[in-house]
Amino acid sequence: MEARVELGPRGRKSVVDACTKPCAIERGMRILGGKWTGSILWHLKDGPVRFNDLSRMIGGASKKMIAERLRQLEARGLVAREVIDGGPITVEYRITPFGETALDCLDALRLWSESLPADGVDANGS
Amino acid sequence: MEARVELGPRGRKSVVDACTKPCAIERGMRILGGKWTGSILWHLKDGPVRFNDLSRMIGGASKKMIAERLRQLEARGLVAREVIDGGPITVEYRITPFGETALDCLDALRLWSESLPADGVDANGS
DNA sequence: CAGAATCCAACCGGATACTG
DNA sequence: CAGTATCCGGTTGGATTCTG
Repeated sequence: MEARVELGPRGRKSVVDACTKPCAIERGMRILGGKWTGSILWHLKDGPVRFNDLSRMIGGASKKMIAERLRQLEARGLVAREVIDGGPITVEYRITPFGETALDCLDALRLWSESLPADGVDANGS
Repeated sequence: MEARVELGPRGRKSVVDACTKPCAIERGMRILGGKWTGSILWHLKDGPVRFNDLSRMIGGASKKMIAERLRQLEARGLVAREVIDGGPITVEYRITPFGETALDCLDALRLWSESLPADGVDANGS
């Protein structure tokens, strides 16, 4: 089937081919868009961090969520998990080279949201 | 109270002051992190678009979600709504200058997610 | 055309308690 | 220390129907 290019009743531009790029945004959001996902990744950028430290760094997130996002990031290859020794069990998480490729857009997001006025924007208008 | 800087039992670095920056990421995600929010904004970057066109552009999103995100974006000042005429009612949405400031990080996200392999990443490991 | 209303399912996230 | 288990509420998102 050839590409359809139709004009609307009043000659508006075609809309049919518009769904190529934004899906990418949606996909990225699916991976990085969790409430804590970005923060976790961000905290790992300077070196490996242990579970409880991460948990403390990200005050506000429960250990459950940390663990959950961590396992998701691990499954997707952005984060690596490493058990250190056998006494009081110790686990370090580190960002992978692949995970590092995501830091650019996280940084762009950070930059943007830091430029926001503190109030009125994140407050729901209702 | 002075800033506390404590060392862990094995001399690890302080963790107390770590919660300054990543909160920004979380905030940004709260605004742009909706499943369709980014796509909507992205589709508006080239000029005003009408509701149903937007709905068609973002195949996969229900009109309910489009309307909901649109109202949220409007409340936050990233998008402006304008009623055009009075026959078959017509409404155009356009991105505001403020909304445009978010395009940079959306573009970074798009760039990143386009660099991803098509499979294995968005699939859930389970 | 541009929604609002309703209903419903799935997921997300938090609190608490428990384990090796 | 590094999680897991359980429960529970809120939000998100989708389908469908209705309206002016």
